[in-house]
This record gives sequence, structure tokens and C-alpha cells, in this order.
Amino acid sequence: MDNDNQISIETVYSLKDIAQLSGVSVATLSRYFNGQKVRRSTEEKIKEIVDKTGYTPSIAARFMRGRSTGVIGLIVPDISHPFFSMIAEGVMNEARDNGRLVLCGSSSGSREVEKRVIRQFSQSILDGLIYIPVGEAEDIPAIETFRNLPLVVAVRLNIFKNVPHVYHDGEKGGYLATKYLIQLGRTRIGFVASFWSPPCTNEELLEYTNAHLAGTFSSIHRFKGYLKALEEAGIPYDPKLVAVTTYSHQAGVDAATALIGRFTNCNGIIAMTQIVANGCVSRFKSQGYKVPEDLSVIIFDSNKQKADYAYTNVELSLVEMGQIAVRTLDNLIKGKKANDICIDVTLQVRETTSFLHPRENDETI
Amino acid sequence: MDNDNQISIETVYSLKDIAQLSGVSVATLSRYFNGQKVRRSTEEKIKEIVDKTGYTPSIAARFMRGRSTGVIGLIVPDISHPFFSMIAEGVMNEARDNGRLVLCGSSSGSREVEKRVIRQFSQSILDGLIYIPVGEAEDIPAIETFRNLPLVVAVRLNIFKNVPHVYHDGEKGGYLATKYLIQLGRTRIGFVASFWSPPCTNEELLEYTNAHLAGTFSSIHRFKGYLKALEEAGIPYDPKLVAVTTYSHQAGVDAATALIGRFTNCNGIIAMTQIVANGCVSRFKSQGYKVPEDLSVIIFDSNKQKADYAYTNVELSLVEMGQIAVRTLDNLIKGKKANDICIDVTLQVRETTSFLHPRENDETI
DNA sequence: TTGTATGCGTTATCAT
DNA sequence: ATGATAACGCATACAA
Repeated sequence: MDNDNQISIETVYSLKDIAQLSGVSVATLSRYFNGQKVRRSTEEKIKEIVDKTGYTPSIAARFMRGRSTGVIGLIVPDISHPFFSMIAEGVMNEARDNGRLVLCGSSSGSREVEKRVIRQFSQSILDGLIYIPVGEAEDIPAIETFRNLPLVVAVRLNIFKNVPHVYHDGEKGGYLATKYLIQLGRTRIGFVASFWSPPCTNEELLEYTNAHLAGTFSSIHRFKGYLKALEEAGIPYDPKLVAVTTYSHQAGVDAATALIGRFTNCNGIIAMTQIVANGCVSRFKSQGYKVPEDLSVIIFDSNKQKADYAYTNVELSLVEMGQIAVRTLDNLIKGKKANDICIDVTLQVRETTSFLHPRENDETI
Repeated sequence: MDNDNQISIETVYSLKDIAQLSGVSVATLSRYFNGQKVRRSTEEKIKEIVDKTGYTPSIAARFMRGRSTGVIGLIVPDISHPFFSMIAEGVMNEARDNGRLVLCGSSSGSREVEKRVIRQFSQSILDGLIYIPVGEAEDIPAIETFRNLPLVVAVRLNIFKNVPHVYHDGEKGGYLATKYLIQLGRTRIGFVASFWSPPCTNEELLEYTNAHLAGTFSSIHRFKGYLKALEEAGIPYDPKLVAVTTYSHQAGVDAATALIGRFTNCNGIIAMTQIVANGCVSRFKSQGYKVPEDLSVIIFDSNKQKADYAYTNVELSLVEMGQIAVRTLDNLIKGKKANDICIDVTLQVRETTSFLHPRENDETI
């Protein structure tokens, strides 16, 4: 309100405008905005006008000249799923703090949609891309699809050669969970493996572990840890204790139904997500099981969002994964070499696990 | 593998390249790609080359010429929160199906961060912006901040004049929930109002309803419906039955503690989210309350992600809200006028509500 | 219907 | 250290 310049905050200014207003050439201005040194007095003049106008460079024009735009892409299978939205939070936070913007697309859980998103993205203005593939082994896009875009794969492994992958140590997670249940005196441990679209039956899971594309599934990695812990403890593997299912609440119910129907005397459960575990537990409860006494449960999850049960879980640090993915991509964009990053996991003991107190008659549950 | 052109799929092509390869001028090409009519034979030639090269227009150059980029912005308070990530899913789906891209930023629940995001966004290449403000009444950004960008506000009301808002009918939701609990014979209905940062105490809530910025809070709207239903039923309002708190699990626990501590003989609860309700319920349960018999609970939520309790809830259709926001923004971008859209809500009766069976001695709980 | 020429905001080259 | 100018890929006014 103090003085009424003819400079309006509504307008969008170009370098040329600023040059005119400040009496400094566009070339010098460009250099200034790109961090090069200018004379002290020049800087003063520029700063004044920039303050008045609120000028900021056009990222479109910048990109047209072949420079970086500060925009990175993020493709997730389903942004409404907390697992991915927490990673996205990490990506966006880290990106923002580095002055980057995030172009985000959700594949809605479908490879078909994912392809469309990738196509849209690769013709876009991105400096680089963080790609979380839909969890199906078939029909993975070819690396050429990404057209020389600096690329980081998150969550999943072994998707592309020579592309950095950021993932959790699933095998260690499966191992820790299983070992802990064994330490609690539980030897009938159910493993509920979740897939977006299950590639095999419970009978086939052990063999499928060695299949060509098996390395891309988180359930498989965790399953390997499960096997390792069993072997270490001298407990024979029983495929009846495996349920192969998907990622929904109903999937958990179905898995529990299967485990109960096979008379496995299951006294421990390892599930991939909280939603699935909720389904499992509700089914077991309706059969009279008590958690954690009769059935101890461990999940893989980030415990940020507290649920009804405080699940004992393998902590997955999802926000952190997003941040790491951005940093890795940054390195790639700057031309540095970037390697795969395996994020460590820890077991958080909460309320869904306890020592096994054997009943008089295990058969009659 | 059939014939070996000198056209490589790796290269990025410009209009000029396509002009050279097809023998059509850049102007005609430009017109063609913008949907104008060209001669049949010309179209054939263009199509052939486009197929071979995989050419797509540079959105940066397009934007520089003042045309639309197909990019819209989405600012959410916290993408890791399921409430917002489900809206984001709707936004991204609808945007994708319209050939648009979504630049997405998370404010991490802080007005300060939100300001930075807005600043980044408004100097960006957006055709328009969907803005979900952080839930604090203070320090709302000025409309000028958005620099003539077509703008749609989602979730919240009364943020800007002459800007379309897309929101749920919170008052109806509060009314439906309260009325239903009353129909179940419950007259001591606790209202757990959640805020990102509570602007008043439970004693002050009734008065705060008329405050300047109160219209921006979803809790307030729902509270109005609560009051209306009470009045209709001739039940006097009791501020002791109100708990003003935040959005976490712990907030729910605290709210329950307050309600219990005030000896309110609460037999119904209306909570804003599932997380909060979970906290509430766990606290009441530890005091011996049974859900739904002793305490019936209704929440506001989208029931997509099934929890342990199948909560009776006011269904919020969040994905749909995202879609509607995009369509509204589309209209705005096309120069059409767009009005506020109030999305209808319905009550979904599930397992956390039942008729009240009075105890012998209500005092001794 | 099609082509030519100009300008959008920026960076890079070259000269000063 | 700074300024003038060409070039980036596209859209459009204008000419053909």
C-alpha cells in the first residue's frame, strides 16, 4: 500500500522484462539465476527487481534449451494403498527439499494402465523417473520403453540390468520373523504369501522360488528367509502351512480358511501386510483362536498408521525408502554411478506375539 | 527386424524432423496434432512417420507458446494419509483417462511447507491446480498466490471467493449419524471432533461454530448436523459429550479418556476417522465397554480399506471426489464456469452399532 | 488446404 | 564481468 509501482504481482515476468526493469542484460541475468558470479552492484539491482516482481524462471523454456526441469516422475501401482502412498510421501518430501517437483502417476494395479502411464511419462519433461512396477512377473516393460530417462526402480528387485533398485532386505525380514516365532516355542508357522496375481499354488511355492522371474516378488524373498530360519532350527518345511493369496482383507480371510481347513495346527502366522493379517486374524478368531496366545502374528509393514492391533512387525521404513530413491535418482541425473540399495529391516515386537502355552489337547481347536 | 530404416526409436524427434521425413510442413503438422483437418493423403503420410518415429509433441515447447501442457497440479496436506491418497487416486485416474499428467505435492501437514509447495507449483507449467489446504484456519494463503491459475479447492469449504469447492455434505453426514444413534435408543452421544490443530476447547465448540473461519472445518459441519439431529429429537446439547482433539490414534485414546473422565455415560460415539475411532474404542474397551452394545460407534470414512471392525460409517466416496475435482478443473480450464459441488453422503450400517439394551445400573460403569 | 516467417523464455557462444 | 545474438520446438498470423 506504500508506493504504487507499475509492477503488478499478477503478471508473469520473463527474463527480458527483468532485463528491461533492472538495466541488466538477459545473458547476465541467466548466469545469475544459474549460480554464476556477478558483480556486487549488479546483484543488488537484480535482487531488487526480483523481489518486486516475484520473478521465477520458466521451467518450460529451461527444458526447451535442454537443461534440467527439476521435475522427476513417480509411477506407483496404486497411490491409494498406504504402502505406496508412504513411499510417495518420502519421495515428495525429499524432492521438495531439493527444489524438485514430482509428476506422479498411479497404475491402478494394472499392467495395462501402467503401460499407458509410462508412455505418457516418457514423452514428458522429466529429469528422471522412480518406477515401482505393478507386482506381476509377466509382461514387464522393456528398458527401452524409458527412452534414456535416468531411472530408479523401487520396492522390487531384478527388474532391469544396470538400473539401480532400492528395496528392503526381505530375506532378512522373513528370517527374523520366523526365527522369533520359533524362539517363542512355535513350530507350526503359517506363511501367507501375497501376490497381485498369484503365479503358483502353495504346493508349488518352494519350487517357484527358483523360477526365472521369482526374484521380483517380495513374498518370495521373505519366503526364502522363512525357509532359512526353519532349516536352521531343524524344522521340516511343510507346504500345507503356506497360503498363496493376494493383498486384500478377503485374501487374508481365505488364507486363514485354507490353513484351518488343512488341519495344520497353525500357531504362528507371517503375513505380508496389515490388511491381509486383519483378514487372517478375524477368521482365526471366529474359530476360537486367541491372539497372541493361540496364534502369534507378525506382519511386514510400517507402523506409522496405528491399527487395532499393535502388530509385531518387520519395520519397513517406507518414507525413508522414498527419500533414498530420490537421492539415488539425483546421483544418476548428475551422471554419477548408482548401485542397488538394500535397506535394512528390524523386528519390532509388539502385542501380537507371545510364548506358546501348549493346550491340553491341541487337536480340538 | 524386417527393414532397417535410419529411424531410431531412441531419438527424440521434433516437428522439424517429422516435416523432413514426411515432406509435410511444420505448420500443417502442428495443425494436424492439434486436431485440425488435413487432406486425407497428408494424414496418411504423417501417420506413417509418426508410427515409425514414435513422435510426440514436446509439452515444454507447447507451454512456451502459451498452449496447454496437459499437466495439472495436486496439493494435498499429506499423501501418506489414506484419506488424501484415495482422493489422489481418483485425481490420477481421471487425469490419466483425459490424457493429463498430475504434478503432486504433499504439504506434510504444515502450512509452512504448503506455502513452499504452492510457490514451486505456481511457477510451474500447470494448466490448473487442485488444492486441498492444510486443515488450519489461520494463515490461509491469499488467492493472489495462485497467479491466475485455474483453481479448484477440494475437501474444504469457504476458502476462496469465486473458486469452486468440491466437498462432502458434512452436515448431512453428522445429521444422519446422530439421528441413527438416536433411533437406536442412544441419547448420550459423544462427538469426537478432530482438527489438525484444535482451535478451541470442547466447551467453546458450540460458540466457535459461528467464528469467522469455522466454515473451513469438516468437523464443524458435521457438528452442525449433530446439533440439528439432537434438537429435532429434543435432546439437550451437552458440551461434556464433546471431545476436541486431533487425527491420530492417540487422539482417539485421549478423547475417550476425557469422555470417560467426565462421567458422561456415553453410549454412542461419532468420530471423524477410523484411526481416531480405533483409539477411542480401545480405550473404552479397556474400561469394560462392549462395542456395539455398550458403545455404538459411527465414523466418517471410505470403507475401501477394510479394518478389523466393520464400522458403521458415513460413506465418503473419496476416489469419486478426486474424479469430480478433475472434471471441475477441466471445465474451468476450458473457460466454462464452475460452481461448488457438494457430494452427497449415505449412512452405511455395519457392525459397530446396535440397539441400546439398558443395564440395571448405568452409574457403575 | 498448405507453407513461410516470427516469436515465446531460456541458455550458450562469442565478442567486448 | 557483461552484452548481443542464435538456437531450442512449437503455434499462429499471414501469404499462397
